[in-house]
Formats: sequence, C-alpha cells, structure tokens
Amino acid sequence: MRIGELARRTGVTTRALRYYEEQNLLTAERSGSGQRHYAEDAVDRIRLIRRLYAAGLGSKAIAELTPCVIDGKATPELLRRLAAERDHLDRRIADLVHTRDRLDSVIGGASSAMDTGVPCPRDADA
Amino acid sequence: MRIGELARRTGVTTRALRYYEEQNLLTAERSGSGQRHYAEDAVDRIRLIRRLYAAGLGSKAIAELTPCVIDGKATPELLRRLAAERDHLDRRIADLVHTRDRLDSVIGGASSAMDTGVPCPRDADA
DNA sequence: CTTGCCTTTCACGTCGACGTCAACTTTTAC
DNA sequence: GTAAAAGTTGACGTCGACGTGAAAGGCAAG
Repeated sequence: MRIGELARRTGVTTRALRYYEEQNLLTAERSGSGQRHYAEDAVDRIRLIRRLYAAGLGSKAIAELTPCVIDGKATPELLRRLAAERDHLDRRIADLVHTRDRLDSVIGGASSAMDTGVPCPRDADA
Repeated sequence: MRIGELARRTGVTTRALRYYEEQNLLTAERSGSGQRHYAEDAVDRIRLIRRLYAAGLGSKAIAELTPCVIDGKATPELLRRLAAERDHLDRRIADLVHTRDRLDSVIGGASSAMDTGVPCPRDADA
C-alpha cells in the first residue's frame, strides 16, 4: 500500500509517517518513481510505535528498541534498556496516581469550602 | 525571602519562578528597588504548581485553577474544571498502565527469545 | 491529453517551559 | 569603598513531534 492508505488505516498523518522514517522508526520499499510502498505489517508497527510514544519514550529510544521487538534480536543491553524504560514508566505512573489523589483531596476541600463558606486548608505534606 | 532562597528551598530555578509570575501563577511583593519578596507560603504554592504541572496541566489551566485551591473560592465552574482534569488524569494513568503491561509482555517475549533463540511473536491485540 | 488526486523533497512555523547570554542595578561582605 | 554575589528586564535559543505551505512529478480515468 502507499502512504495515504497507511495513514488512513493507522490514523496518523502522512507527515508523521515520513517523520518516522526520517527517525529510522520505519522503512519502506520505493517504486521506480520514488514512491513509498508498505507491507501489511507496517500497520502493526505503527501501532507499536504509537504505544511507545504514549509511554513517554522519544524517537531515539524507540529507534533503539524497536529492532528488538520486531526482529527478536534481544541483546542483554537492549533488555536492560527495556527494563529501565519500564521502571521509568512505573515511577511516572506512581507520580500521577499520587497527583490524582492530591487532586481528589483538593476537590474534596473545595467542595466542602463551597458548602461551608470556609477556605480550604492549605497544603500539608510533601 | 528573595528569589534565590525560594529557588533553593523549592528546587526550581529563578528563571522558572519569574516565568511562573509572568504566567500569573505566582505573585510577589516588590521592594523599593524592585526586588521580589516572597512570604513563607510561597514554598507551598510552588509545590502545588509543580504537582499540577506533573499532572500534565499547562500554565493556563493552572492559572485558572490555583485561585480556587488557594483562596477556597470554589465556584461550580471551577469544580467542574477540576473534575474534568481529574478524569483526564485518570485516563492518562489507565493508558500508561496499559502501556506498561504491554512493555512487560514485550520484555517477556524478548527474554524468552534470547533464551530460545526464536524471534518474539508479533503484536496481536489493538 | 488533461483533469484531479496522490506523492515527492525542502524548509520554515508552532507550542510550552524554561535555558542562556547580555547589560545593568542592588545588596552583601570585607 | 570596593568587589563579589544576587537581583532586574529583555530577548533570543532549545527540543520534539509534527503542521503547513510550496514547487514539482506520478498515476488512473474520461
């Protein structure tokens, strides 16, 4: 398929697809006239890339990690890298959960302040 | 206290503190010569700001929300806003947890691929 | 052949949260 | 009194993941 169809099927713009290729996240066959042609599994690959972006990884990290996932070439180094990213992600999640809880308490305080007309208590913990 | 001490006590740079003021997230008294002077509770306020940034909010959203948290002026509108941000955050957390699990399975696949010498299986679900 | 959509590369624009000089004034320490 | 340290405003730089034309060539339909 050509770039337009891949874009429609994945929901990402053609600009993004060319950008991914520029960042070595994606490769494509070229027809004689220079047009990109993708195989079916490109769709899955895009999905993988999008998930890794969603995980907070940058294009550089993704470029280093995808060969492992795609080709199964898991060097110990890459495994360490993956584990490191996983830990990173874990901490981000914990942070966000903490923040959500704080936000909840803020909401609680604000609600009761509205009910009672009394300013909500200030921040206490770290 | 002046800006340098506040910076040391909060761990954010003076540049960031001036930026926060520019974005109306923070106010300061001025001495005759124009230097900023902060009260003790500025430290807590910075922490609040940092948490909201960590929650993925932008300066604009924070500027709209902090008056509520600080002054207890919780209008129904602001409460709606807070609740909306909370839900947003909730979804982000769920996404990240999902991604982490996917990353775990990738790690699992890569490990076994290393052990068995067999390429890891391709992506299956959405 | 031409119309019209798709594709190509090039290259500057964007947005947000600051970093990083620069040029100066104020405060502090000796 | 003087030098170092810390403060001020102003303005341009950064980084990342694209957006957004521009100028040109490619491809099937009538």
